[in-house]
Amino acid sequence: MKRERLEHNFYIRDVLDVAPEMPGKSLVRQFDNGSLYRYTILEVEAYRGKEDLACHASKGRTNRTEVMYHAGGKIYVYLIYGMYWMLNFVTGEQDTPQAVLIRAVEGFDGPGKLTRGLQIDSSFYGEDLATSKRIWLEHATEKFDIVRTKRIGIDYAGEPWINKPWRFVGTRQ
DNA sequence: GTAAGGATTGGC
DNA sequence: CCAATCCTTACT
Repeated sequence: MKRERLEHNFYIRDVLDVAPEMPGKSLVRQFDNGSLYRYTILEVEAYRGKEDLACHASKGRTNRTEVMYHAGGKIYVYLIYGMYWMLNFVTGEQDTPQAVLIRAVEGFDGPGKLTRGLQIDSSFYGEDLATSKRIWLEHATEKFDIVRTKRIGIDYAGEPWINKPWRFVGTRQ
């Protein structure tokens, strides 16, 4: 079994090309105590550009959204409801603010539970997935089928954004 | 400076 | 159904 880290070229593509390829890939986390775990990604959502009213970049380029304007391959984390950190991977070329929200991995079903379980917080903001020593992605070793649905929890964005089928759920083939 | 609200979760 | 909890954003 080949374990190969995903490089920048994987992320520097349109988020709608990257996101459907995420389920099945391994999210690798090396903890401070040296232990290393691999988690298969099961569910993600795509947030695409300043026109997408569900994407935080639609509010403009701010301190919080800054990293989404960078070239793909970095981590975007933010706090929601005062208690949950959301884990996102920036995609696309520089100045195309996009990100993939990781909603579930095997063992942790839900974006808040996932970051709690993997001990991911604000210190991961801007981390480079191609060079980090504590978090990265590796190529998939199994084939997954993808089901597309609407994104969760973004009713405020209105039409047409609430109906975009930009949630990608993977199931083993 | 102040206020409103959220890419969620779990408990009633 | 609804509170928890605090950071980001938009202003009376």
